Amino acid sequence: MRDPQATKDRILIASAKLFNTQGYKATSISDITKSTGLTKGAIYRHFINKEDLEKQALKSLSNLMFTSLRKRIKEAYNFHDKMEAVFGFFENYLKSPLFQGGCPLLNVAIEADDAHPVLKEQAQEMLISLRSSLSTLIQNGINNNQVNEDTNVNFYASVFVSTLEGGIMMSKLEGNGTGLRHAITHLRQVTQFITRKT
Amino acid sequence: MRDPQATKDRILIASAKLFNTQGYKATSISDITKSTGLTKGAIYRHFINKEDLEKQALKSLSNLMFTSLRKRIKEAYNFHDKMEAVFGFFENYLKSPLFQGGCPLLNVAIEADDAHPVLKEQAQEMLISLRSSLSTLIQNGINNNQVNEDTNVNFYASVFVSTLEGGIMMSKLEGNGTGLRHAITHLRQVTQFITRKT
DNA sequence: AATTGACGATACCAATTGGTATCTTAGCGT
DNA sequence: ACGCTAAGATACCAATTGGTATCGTCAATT
Repeated sequence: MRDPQATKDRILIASAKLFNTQGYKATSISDITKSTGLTKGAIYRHFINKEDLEKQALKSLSNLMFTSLRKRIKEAYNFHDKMEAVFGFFENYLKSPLFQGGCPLLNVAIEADDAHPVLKEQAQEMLISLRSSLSTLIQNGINNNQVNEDTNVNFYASVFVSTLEGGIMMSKLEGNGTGLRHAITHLRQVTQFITRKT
Repeated sequence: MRDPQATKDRILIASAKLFNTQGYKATSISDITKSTGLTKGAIYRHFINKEDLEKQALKSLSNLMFTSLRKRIKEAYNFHDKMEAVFGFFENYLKSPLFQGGCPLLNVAIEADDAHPVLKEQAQEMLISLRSSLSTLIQNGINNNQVNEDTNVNFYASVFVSTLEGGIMMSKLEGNGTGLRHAITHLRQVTQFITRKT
């Protein structure tokens, strides 16, 4: 009946959800005990302190995010469809109960401002991952003659990320998909713009 | 020697700064007493509770933000220059000590997720203000034959906001201006795109 | 000059925070 | 069947939280 790995996962999943919705600092250990039904003893057996738990919970959110994103991208077979996969991933953000609380990257980026250097570093890595995914996507598009060869890869990767994240912020705040939908519609036009005409 | 309004302002300025950098929930009353040199008694004389202080501090940040933005816009005399005024305002965000901690709208939008309905409502108002400013700016551009008349005003206003806010997130996280600069460079192209050719 | 009322300091409060020490108990190897 | 180890529950801790009650003091009005 006892399964330490399962309880650790349970703690991670529950706390990740709480951190992503309420915030890291704003979520207390007792919030997590209430959510999991476990006690403090169980939590502090698996994690050395709250920061350690925050770190690992964010890591699991990051894994969840990027495995899902990469899977979607991998399943598409040309630049256009891969971009649509990215857009679909972000659109799904709003309704997906997997990511209650919105984008883990955006959330932690804002909260980890100055006070929390550990989380900030992880957030930076996440941003690099996301932007790199888009960079390679565009670069592959160039290599396969689907994207104009004079396209500034890193520039557009950066633009895609900022527009998407900003769109998520707007949609989360307003409680509707409009902001993000407009952002994606615009990025579709940008995608079209850098697409090589045949 | 005693000036109640001055001390209230002092509390507001100090706490606004702390809220915008550390977060609202993460900033304690004692943080504010340390920062102002005042005591709890002084604070609770001017504000009925912490939420009231948060509310008023955010309001003052909002006022600061929009008076500054509107002033910049007002000082320019055509669509192109007014857009440049907006870009300049956001670029200034990073270095300006006036807004340590980044964009107050972005910060409060992320933090006020679910828990804090009062701040969330204020954040929504701020978002509406910002987007409206851009909408009227574009609409005036149309009216003055400087912007294509078939331009979707609200759509582009939304795109401008999300791209700028996302760019701020990136730049704050990475500690350099690159993300925001790319966002703005892109938005300059978009501005050019919707500009009426003479 | 005395009175008064607001201003701000001091001292306190219960509740909650992250964290630890200790205890019980489940389950594996022998 | 019996220990042994580690998983998790219980009970505690000092420090900090938001908030209040009280106290002194400054300054304007009378």
